[in-house]
Amino acid sequence: MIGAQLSATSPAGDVAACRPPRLAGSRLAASAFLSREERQALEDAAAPARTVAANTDLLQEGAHADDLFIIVEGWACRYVTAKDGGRQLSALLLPGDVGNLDSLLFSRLDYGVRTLTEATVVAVPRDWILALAVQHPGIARTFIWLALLENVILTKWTQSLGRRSAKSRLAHLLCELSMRLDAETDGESRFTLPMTQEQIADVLGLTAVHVNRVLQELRLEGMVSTKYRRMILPDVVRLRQSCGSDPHYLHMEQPAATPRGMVARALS
Amino acid sequence: MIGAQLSATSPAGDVAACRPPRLAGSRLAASAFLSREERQALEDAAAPARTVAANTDLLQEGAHADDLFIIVEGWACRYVTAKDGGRQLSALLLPGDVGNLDSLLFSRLDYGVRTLTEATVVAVPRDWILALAVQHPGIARTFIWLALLENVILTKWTQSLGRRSAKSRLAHLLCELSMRLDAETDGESRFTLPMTQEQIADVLGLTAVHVNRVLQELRLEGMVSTKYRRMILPDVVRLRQSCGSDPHYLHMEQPAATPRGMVARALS
DNA sequence: CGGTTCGTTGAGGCCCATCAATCTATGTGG
DNA sequence: CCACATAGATTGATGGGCCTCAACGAACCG
Repeated sequence: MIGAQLSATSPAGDVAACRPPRLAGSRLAASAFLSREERQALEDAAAPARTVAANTDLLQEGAHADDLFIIVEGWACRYVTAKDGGRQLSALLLPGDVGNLDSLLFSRLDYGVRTLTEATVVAVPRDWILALAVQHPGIARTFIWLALLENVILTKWTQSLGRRSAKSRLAHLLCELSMRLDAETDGESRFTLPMTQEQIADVLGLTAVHVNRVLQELRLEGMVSTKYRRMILPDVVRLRQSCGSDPHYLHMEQPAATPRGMVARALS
Repeated sequence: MIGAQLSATSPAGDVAACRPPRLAGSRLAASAFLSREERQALEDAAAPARTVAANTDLLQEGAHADDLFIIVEGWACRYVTAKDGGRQLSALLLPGDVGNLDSLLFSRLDYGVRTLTEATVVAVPRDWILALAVQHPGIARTFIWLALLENVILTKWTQSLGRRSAKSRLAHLLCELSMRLDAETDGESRFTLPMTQEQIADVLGLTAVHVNRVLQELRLEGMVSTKYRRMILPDVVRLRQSCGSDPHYLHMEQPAATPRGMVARALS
């Protein structure tokens, strides 16, 4: 949204107006740590958007990646396949998310990145980003922020996988998605969940059969209603209470940038 | 170790020689991204080391922290307690690790940090680090690196918690610790594991009773032998094979710093 | 209309939790 | 030195949550 504001206020003859902002809406571009100049530098580094079919690997497991991929539209996931064929997702990537942040510093990926729906994706060369980060503190800090955010979500997932019942895990996932998608109005939440029950099972460490049964329980309790892939959570507050989900979940409010004066103080 | 080299090669009358390096051996100080100057700047920011008893909270769940805590000696953990009393650890902190990296940008912690053994700890003011990161790209990059490393470990844990059997989870944990502690010689690994079976259970998402039974199975199979808290893994290679653990696990090899020339190229 | 993917339902069984008791090691005070 | 208390490891019996295997229904599609 910040990206959108920028282009809206840019002068009519601006060069940026000639090509639509590629990172608009991405968490990267929305970072409060970026100056206008830094945001534009990132924008310039981005390659043209590309459209990818559903269920397509953007990056295979163990691949070597020279670009960071940003999901601009559609859903994707990070996954790992065990030797016995068991699969576990380690991230759900929503519009705005970076698919392979690790590639910034590690050459070999230890997961794969795959689309769940048709998606449009933007690639940004990792070396370019690294070079920009040297020049621009705000860009460096933005990537620290992104990495820490992923940390928060992964920590929540370990809680679910380690200590929660199947029903509670599913409820938690729905609450998380409701928050991340900003899908709530008047205590009700509506959003499209473009995943099969098998894929949901691979997030929750369950089988598709059991996800199905647990989902029915939630429906019977009136916590969830589904029509095709459309999810409705009639009472999100109650759902959150039932599974002990923290509404302040994901540190959605971004901390303010460090005031400039602080630098002088710390270095004195 | 790099820190140790530094003080060894510093001139006899150096100021640094007057106070022993506080961050020596920490992953922070060992970062290959730091120039000598940057490493010293971090060193200067560190408070004197403090000794803390076992089973003591460094930070309570949900606390507000203004410092980053670095575990210099001893073991600690990150944990979350559910309302029903169930506890799940989300990190094991070994000497050199940062306890609360999130505090760099998020004011409210969503976990607690607690010692497992007696430990010595160094605090570094977060605002100081943030200010240094603005001036020193190597410091900024080091923190990106630290955050991404935590990500890698958390991703591995989600695999274990979601898709592995109890025995495999335990084997994986032992392999991870063997690597992180660099405890292997001639295919055999020996290290002290200063945790109760209850604490191990809280890492693996199991009960202490079941950890006990599974540990006995591993003993019967000759994969593990224990004497008090001392672990011996007679054949780490076989243990790794039995549970499908990747020896290149933790990106122990740190990527080289970006060559300076790259900046000019990217910005041209 | 046949094929495919996905959702749903049922029967049976195993892994791990739960509850509880015993045993050992360690420490503490009289 | 022993009685006692406590923390942790160990063992057994029982039950439940979730898996496994299998079949069927529903929606979509060429």
